[in-house]
Amino acid sequence: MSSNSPKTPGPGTRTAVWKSITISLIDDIAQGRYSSGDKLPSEAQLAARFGVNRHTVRRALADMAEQGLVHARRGSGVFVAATPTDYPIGKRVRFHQNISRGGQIPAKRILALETRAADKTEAAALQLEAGEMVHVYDGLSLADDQPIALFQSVFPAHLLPNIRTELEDLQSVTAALKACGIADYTRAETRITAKLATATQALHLRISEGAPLLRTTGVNIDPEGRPIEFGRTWFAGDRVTLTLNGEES
Amino acid sequence: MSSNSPKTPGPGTRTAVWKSITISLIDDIAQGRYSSGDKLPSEAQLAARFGVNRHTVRRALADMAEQGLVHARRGSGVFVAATPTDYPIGKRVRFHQNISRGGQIPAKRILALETRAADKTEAAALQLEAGEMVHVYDGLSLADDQPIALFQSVFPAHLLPNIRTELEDLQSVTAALKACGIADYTRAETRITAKLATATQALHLRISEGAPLLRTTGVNIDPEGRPIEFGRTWFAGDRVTLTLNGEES
DNA sequence: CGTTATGATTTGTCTAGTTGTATAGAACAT
DNA sequence: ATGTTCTATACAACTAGACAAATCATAACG
Repeated sequence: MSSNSPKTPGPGTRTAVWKSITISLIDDIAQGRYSSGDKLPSEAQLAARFGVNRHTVRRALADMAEQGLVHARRGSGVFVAATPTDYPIGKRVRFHQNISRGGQIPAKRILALETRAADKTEAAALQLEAGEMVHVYDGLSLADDQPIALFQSVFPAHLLPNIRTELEDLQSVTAALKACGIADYTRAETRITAKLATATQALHLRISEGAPLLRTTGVNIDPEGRPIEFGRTWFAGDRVTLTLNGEES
Repeated sequence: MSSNSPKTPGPGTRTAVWKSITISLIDDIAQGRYSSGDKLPSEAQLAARFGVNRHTVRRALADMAEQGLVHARRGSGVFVAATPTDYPIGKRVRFHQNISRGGQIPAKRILALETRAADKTEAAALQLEAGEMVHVYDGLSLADDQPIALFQSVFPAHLLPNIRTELEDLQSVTAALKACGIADYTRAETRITAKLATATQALHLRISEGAPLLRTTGVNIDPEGRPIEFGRTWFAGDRVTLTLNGEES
């Protein structure tokens, strides 16, 4: 609306149309009209609602995306972005505990579940012979329905022959290991690196390609010291902060 | 048929999603995850794994079929026809750095040494009043003549009045603190995030702008629990892996 | 044992909707 | 004049859903 005073002491130009659309949409989000994870109306619909061209709406949405408020997915829509979360790492890494401690609702989605021969990296980490079979669990971790991280868990098949069915039912590594007789496990070592998101990683995590990722790799061992899981996780870097407490919990 | 469209992605467009899926699948075949004659997972399963619509997977498979790597049989599946011959192996030397103790790395070059009022973040971390004076040490650490990390250490001036001269002489935070009467200190908490390199950071670290960085922030406390250092470090994600082994408490 | 019917799974094709990119031009302010 | 803002149009890339056609697994039946 240009009912604003035409002459402001500032830059001289009236507030741009796209800027007022940005403000209006941010206000809608703040009012709860669209909440985290929701899909906004399509650009065409928004253009009709504000009585402007689609490109003007796009200018506003681009501004909001730069602020990290929304994220667009081609062919699908524009979605309200998630809020950042802290994620503690240490000797005991338990996804459900970590997320629910912060008051968020954890969930996991299975992306792939297969059994195959271990590659060189996996064999070395799990202390296997080359070519031994492993169960591989690719998945996506969510907090409050927002994607937090991609992960891949590799289990030695000869130690945990039927963990695939357990994982399928329980969707939890801790619970599945328990069902297979591993009551407790600890993380031997964690390695952390920074990577850039590939196109498909970006799609899963609802970020843009080239955004920074936090990649952690680690091996979990049972009380007797045998490696039972080789895990790799890719966290959305601008949505997650890993916290490392000095004291062990 | 849209036969062969040798269209190169324009300067503004990123890599197409289907193309990265192609690369990923070829990679899987090259690594022996799927070998010649095997049946690939169904299009629906692949779509779920890559977080993408089935049509996008089909575009990738069509590309691979055109290259003669796979062939599809309606009602049956997609089968691997041949294995790619040339496969690039990424080789890179990595510098391993343990973060569980103190978070200090051997410092090599001083970039700046100054005394000024603490900003809001620093004051909060060091439990200072707003505007209290701090000593700030900006530096660059190297290994084998390769820049590894940028770091900034902030010390409360009233607790460590003459640490600047010590730092200048010793170039080591641990040694300088010892010279100031702090025999031992521990890290209270470490926070880790992934960021993209700014132009100046890239220049110092000899990487390209937008390369992935590993940012750690932490506070060190003396035996009495008083915060004595607030440190921030930016590691070059391409060259560094942070390790956290379970032995440390 | 062999054949057939049935249903589920998988690839092939089609239509429609949504965001991303490129180009061109009109209105307007400095 | 010149640059910015907004409009207008067209196409590319990806999603979503539906349906057809080929194949496979299995049960039923002779």
